[in-house]
Amino acid sequence: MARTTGSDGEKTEAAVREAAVNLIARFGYEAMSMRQLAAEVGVQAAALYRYFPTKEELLFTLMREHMEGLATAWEAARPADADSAQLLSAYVRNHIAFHIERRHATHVSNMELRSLSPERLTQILRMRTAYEKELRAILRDGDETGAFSIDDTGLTAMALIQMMTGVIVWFRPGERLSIAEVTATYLSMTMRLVGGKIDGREEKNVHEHAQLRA
Amino acid sequence: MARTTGSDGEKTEAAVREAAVNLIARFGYEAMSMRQLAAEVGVQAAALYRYFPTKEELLFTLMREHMEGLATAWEAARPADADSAQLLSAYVRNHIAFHIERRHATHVSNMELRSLSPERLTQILRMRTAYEKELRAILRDGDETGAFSIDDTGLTAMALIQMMTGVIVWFRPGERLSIAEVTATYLSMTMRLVGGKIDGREEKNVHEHAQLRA
DNA sequence: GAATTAATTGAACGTTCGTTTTATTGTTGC
DNA sequence: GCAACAATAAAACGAACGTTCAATTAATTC
Repeated sequence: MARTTGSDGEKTEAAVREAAVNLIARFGYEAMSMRQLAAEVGVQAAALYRYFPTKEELLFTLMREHMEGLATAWEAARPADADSAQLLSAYVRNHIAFHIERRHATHVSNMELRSLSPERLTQILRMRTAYEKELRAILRDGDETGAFSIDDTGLTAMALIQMMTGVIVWFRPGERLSIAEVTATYLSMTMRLVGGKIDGREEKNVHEHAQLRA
Repeated sequence: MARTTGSDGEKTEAAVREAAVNLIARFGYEAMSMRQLAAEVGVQAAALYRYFPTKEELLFTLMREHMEGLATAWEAARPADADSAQLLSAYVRNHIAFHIERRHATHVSNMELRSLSPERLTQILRMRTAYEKELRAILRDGDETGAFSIDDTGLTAMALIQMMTGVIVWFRPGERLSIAEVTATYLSMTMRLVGGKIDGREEKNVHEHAQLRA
């Protein structure tokens, strides 16, 4: 047999991407076989090669588009005229929302970096670094203007990223906490971490302020 | 050929463990082949099966001993008579020291859980949960006695664990910061996160206090 | 120094892997 | 309705995988 009735390239490619993200997130890139992926899509393994030349290229595509999506989401979410606290707030909100929404893709992008060739690894890491650089800039600005009080902006940025991204490890939709509640608590913790102050009010008010906006 | 001069079972097994931790941390469990591991040790692949019946058993052994080591280290580091701040301080110090010292083993224990059979996965997760439970208890006690001021102890515990364990992602010995400096900053950030207070002094002093002890 | 045990080699087993090739069929444009 | 094209199936490729087995030699025991 050959072409099946109703087959459509675009639909198949989309199905491959989605199945690949789920399988890689669950079993890992090396553990997922092309035959397993094909079976999940409902197709023969050879058909996958019409859309992705190699297995690694498939992985790279998934990661690159995930990182591009993250950058795009932040560009859209970043407020134009905002003080440091508002910027940081927007960054945290966007980061948590994006990562909860794409738990599996995030897992893939974080855990399978070692399966990329050096050049592709560099490319992904460059995108990640650029994204993290935005956070460092926000923290540095806020520290210099007195909105924050930070010991080490580099370390604080890394700690914040790890803390926020860590949400996907334990968060499951529909359990004890809603996304809004989780976001509110993480905003509160973020403001504590950076020693945030607003208009001279003390820290506790910052938390309440952050929670109201979440 | 057969047995080689100077061969010693104990030494070979130790060499296998060490090589396995490094290879799995670098390439991943699935990507590491038994032949690759054997070559690293300087032995034929068949020789590995004298010490570990299967590849998965080898992985499980590495993980279990890592978790046992973590529990043992905390038992030894936990102060007998201490208030909440001191307990938390000891927990953070021990956690960071242990994980920096065993970066590769930590990477393996965190990233390769999905390669374990369900029963073995359960066993490792039980050990991890027990360890994290200690932190939650410290946070809850401190919150109830007023030493800390925490919104959600469960979330704060997870955030702290993610933040601290994340050190191994970027920390490299001999770079910008020493272990002591990193620990001091993380202690400071920890006390901020839990809203730590000592004798009614305000938060900033807690940080300085923590840094002096690091 | 012979017998026993410990440690390892080298070859082989069956399976699965990513990928390629070729043929075949559905779909589309004229 | 016929050519051109798109999308797939089916089979096969060599390589690599985890693992087993028999043979062999070093170390130990008595």
